[in-house]
Amino acid sequence: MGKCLYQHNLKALLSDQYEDLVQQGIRKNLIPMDILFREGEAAANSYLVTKGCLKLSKLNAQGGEVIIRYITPGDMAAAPAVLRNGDYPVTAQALKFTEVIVWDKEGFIALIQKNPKIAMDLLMTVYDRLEDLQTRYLELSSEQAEQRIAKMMISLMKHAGQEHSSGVHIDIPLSRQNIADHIGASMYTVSRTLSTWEKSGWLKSSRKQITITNPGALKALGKT
Amino acid sequence: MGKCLYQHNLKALLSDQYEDLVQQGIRKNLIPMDILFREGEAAANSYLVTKGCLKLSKLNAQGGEVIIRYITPGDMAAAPAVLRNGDYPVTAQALKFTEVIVWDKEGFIALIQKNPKIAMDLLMTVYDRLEDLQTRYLELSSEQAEQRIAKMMISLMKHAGQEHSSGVHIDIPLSRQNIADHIGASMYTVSRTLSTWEKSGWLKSSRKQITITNPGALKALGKT
DNA sequence: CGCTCTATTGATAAACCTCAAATACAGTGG
DNA sequence: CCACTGTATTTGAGGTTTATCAATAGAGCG
Repeated sequence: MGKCLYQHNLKALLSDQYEDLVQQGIRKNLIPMDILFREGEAAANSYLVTKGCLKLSKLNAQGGEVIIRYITPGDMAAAPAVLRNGDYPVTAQALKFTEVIVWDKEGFIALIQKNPKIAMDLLMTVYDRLEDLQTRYLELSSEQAEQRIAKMMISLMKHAGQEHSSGVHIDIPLSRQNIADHIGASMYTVSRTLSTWEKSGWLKSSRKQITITNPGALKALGKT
Repeated sequence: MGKCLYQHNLKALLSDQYEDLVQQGIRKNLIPMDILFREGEAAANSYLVTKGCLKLSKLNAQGGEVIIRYITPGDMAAAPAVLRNGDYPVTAQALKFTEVIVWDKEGFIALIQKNPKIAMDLLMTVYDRLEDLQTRYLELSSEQAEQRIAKMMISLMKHAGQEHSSGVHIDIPLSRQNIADHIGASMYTVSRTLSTWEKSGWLKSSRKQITITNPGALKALGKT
């Protein structure tokens, strides 16, 4: 499918030249809850996540968090903001032990000049995110909370799912509040929904842990 | 402000080389309601709007329209989808008499190879849209309908406002349904809200026509 | 074991959608 | 110029989803 062509190229490129990149960039380790950069700060560095998970979020006028995206290994963060000399539009926080590669502005521009193809790959990565967000905007405006939660679970299975004999475990520590903040619902609605699903035997969950035992049921819900 | 640097460059570039571009691309005129391309079709052409207005929308599962964005003169449509060899992610429809410049895939790639800077400018344009949509996603998930309508009106004033002695006229023929589909509300809620504002003397509206007479009041509402 | 953070669950309220019906308006053809 | 027709808008009534509030229970940690 053409859809993932360029994104995969970007990931492959970054992966092939891993040694080079590490020499040009700097490895950095984060512990859970560490904040990598904050919304509104001048964008100084570009990041590539190699292990763990980042949460990209904005604050609304009431001080509540809205989670724009979760960043898993192979994804970049902040690159276009750096290229444009702008501010970070979101806050990036580690949800678990996370490793990133850091380039400062000069290093990242040098990297692109050395590999001009990266500019096009980056364009396609940003475009992927735009398309994804367009779809989620549609869902937020026309589907109800249960469907949006189901779709989020399915997406998480793809990006952070670990096959297990008991089901697919979501390898990101997500609270009910984290889920709510991502799909535009309240923590209470999320809690009630997951409780119902658990009673139906579709998933198992404990504090910040989710294992999906009946993916088909959730996919069917998402298509409703 | 750094924020608009690249977008403006793209517009300027396209404008400076207008004659060149017209020779490479083809001028095309649309009448109101004409559909330029449809969601799901293979992306064949890139467009630059030079006059009029396009509505970019997706269909939800119930067949309802969700309007992702309005495209006004100087903005592009479909470029990244063409570069990636993908499908159009949205449907583009003219809301008034509209002129676009068309490049087929080969022509557009040739254009970029002749002016490599365009790739970076395009990246920044796509990034602008991503940031805009991130902000609207936040608003949709945490603000109520009245505030979202107010913010849409303010945004329209900037992009399609015509100063007039009686106020700022929105130079796009928007139905209540069009407004509702953009901000994720029902036509009825939009109608009630505009009626209230009209009674307060903040705007005047007739069928598909809006003139804002008290921008300050709407801006204050948006900041609530 | 107590402290803190997270999750659950019930009761209530608010925002908003849906449905229905009336009204206003633009364009058309006689 | 006017009636006619189809579309757009308005407004009320009622229902639904979901947020909010409050109270409780549970999990992890020192």
